[in-house]
Amino acid sequence: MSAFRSDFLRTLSERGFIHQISDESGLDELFAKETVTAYIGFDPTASSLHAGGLIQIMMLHWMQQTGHRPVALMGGGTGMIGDPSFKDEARKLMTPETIQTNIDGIRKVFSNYLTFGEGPRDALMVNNADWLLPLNYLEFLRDVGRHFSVNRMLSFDSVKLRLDRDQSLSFLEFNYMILQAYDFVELNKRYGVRLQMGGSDQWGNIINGIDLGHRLGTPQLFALTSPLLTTASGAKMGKSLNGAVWLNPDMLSAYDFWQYWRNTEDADVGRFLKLYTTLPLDEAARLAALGGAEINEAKKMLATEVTAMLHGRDAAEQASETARKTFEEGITADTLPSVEVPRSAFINGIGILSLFVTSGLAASNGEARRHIQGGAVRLNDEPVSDDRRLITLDDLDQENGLKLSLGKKKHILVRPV
RNA sequence: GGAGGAGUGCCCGAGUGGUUAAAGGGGACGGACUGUAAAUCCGUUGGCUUAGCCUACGUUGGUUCGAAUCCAACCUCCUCCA
Repeated sequence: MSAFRSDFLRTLSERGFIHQISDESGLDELFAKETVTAYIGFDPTASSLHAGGLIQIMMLHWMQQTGHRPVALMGGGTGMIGDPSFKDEARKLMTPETIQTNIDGIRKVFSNYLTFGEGPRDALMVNNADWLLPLNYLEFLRDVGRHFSVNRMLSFDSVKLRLDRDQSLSFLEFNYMILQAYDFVELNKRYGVRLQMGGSDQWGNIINGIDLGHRLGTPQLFALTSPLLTTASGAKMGKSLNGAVWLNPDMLSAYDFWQYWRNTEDADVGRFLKLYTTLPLDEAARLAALGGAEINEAKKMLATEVTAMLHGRDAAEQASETARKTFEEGITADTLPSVEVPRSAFINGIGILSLFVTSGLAASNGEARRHIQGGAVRLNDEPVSDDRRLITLDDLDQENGLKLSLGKKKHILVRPV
C-alpha cells in the first residue's frame, strides 16, 4: 500500500476503507491540492439504510473531516430501474410513491454524520430524479447512449452472474449503468464532483461514468471503492438477532443496535473499530489486541461508539447500561425494549403464546410453542414449559411489568397500560 | 412468429398418481460448551381453537376415489430457429 500525501486518502487507507482506486497518485494529488467534491449514491430500496451502508456514510464523514465536500446522492431516478449489479435475478419494480417514501426515510440519518449547508465544505444531498426524470429519450440516446458499447457492457462481472444463471437481464435494468454513468457526469457539471465512491460492487458502474466523462469532456474523474464487508466467518454485514440492522431509530432501537455491535466476532473487532468508529488508530489497535474475555471490553467500546454516532451519546450510554444490568447483573432493566399491553387483558389472563406474538418475539403461535418446547422461553427469568400458561395480574411486577425472554439474548418488557 | 425446455417451502434442490407439509443441503432460530465471540455437537424450521382441521409445489380450470406428479389454457423465464 502506497503512502498517501492527502489526509483523506491516508485516513481511508489506514482505516481499511480502500479496495480499489482508479488512479491512486492522481487522486492523492487532487486531494492534497484542493477541496474535492465527491459523491456516493444510495438506492432507495428500503425506508432505512442498514449497517451495510454505514461504511459508505463513514467515508463521506471522513471526507468532510479532512476538509472536503461530500455529496449524498439519493437514487430517486435510478430507483425507478434498480441496480442489476451482481444480482442473480431482477428486482421487483418500485412505485414512484414507494421510492419517495424510502428517500424520505433514508435521508434523516445523514445529518448525524455530516454537516449540511451552503458553505464550500458543507455536505450536499441531491436526488438524481431531478435530472433523470425530465430526460428526453431520443436526445439521451444520441448524446449519451452512443458512447456505450453493448459488447463491452456485456463483459462486466456485474452482469455475469445473471447471464451465467440464464436469468433474464431486461433492457430496463441494462440501462441502469448508463444512467449511473450519466449521474457522475451530471454531478461534475453541477457541483464539480470529481470522485465517485461506493462498495466494490459499484466499480463497473463507476468506471463507466469515468469513461463517459472522457468522451463528454469533463475533467478527469476518479473511482474509489470500499471492500465488500463480511464478518470474519463470512456472513454479510447487517443481520441482527431481530432481522436487519436498520439505522432508523423507529425500525431498530438504539439498544438493539448496540447489541448488534456488542456481538461482533472477536476477529472483527479491530477492523470494525477502524471502520465504524472515529477512535484514534492506536486506541483501536490497543482494544483489538485484548485477548480472551478481555476483548469484551473492546466490543462494548465498539458498540457504544458506533451507537453514539448514530443515536447520540446519551442513547448509547443508556443502551450500554441496560445491557450491563441485563447481562452482567442479571437484573431487569426498565430501559429494555418494551411493548404495551392493555391492563384489561391480564384480568382474565392472556395466553403465553399470544403474548409472545404481540411482543414480536415470535411470528406465530406455533413458533412460540416450539420455542417453549425447546426450552428457550422465560417469564420474569423463570423457565416456562407449559404452552397453555396464562399470564394474569399476579405475574405482573408492580415496577417493571413483565420480562419476557427468548433465549439468552432477547428480552422484552411487557408493560400493562 | 416456430420448435424445444423450465417454474417446488427463506434460498438452492430432490420428487413423475396415494404412507408427501414434500428427501437433502444452505441459511435462520433455539439448546449444550464459552466470554452476550468463533468453531463444534444437538434440536427446530407452513398456519390454527393441534390425537383434528386448514393452506401450500407459477396461475386458472379439468381428469381421478385420490394430483406437486396426468390433461388444457394462460403467465413468466431459458435455448435454438425466423
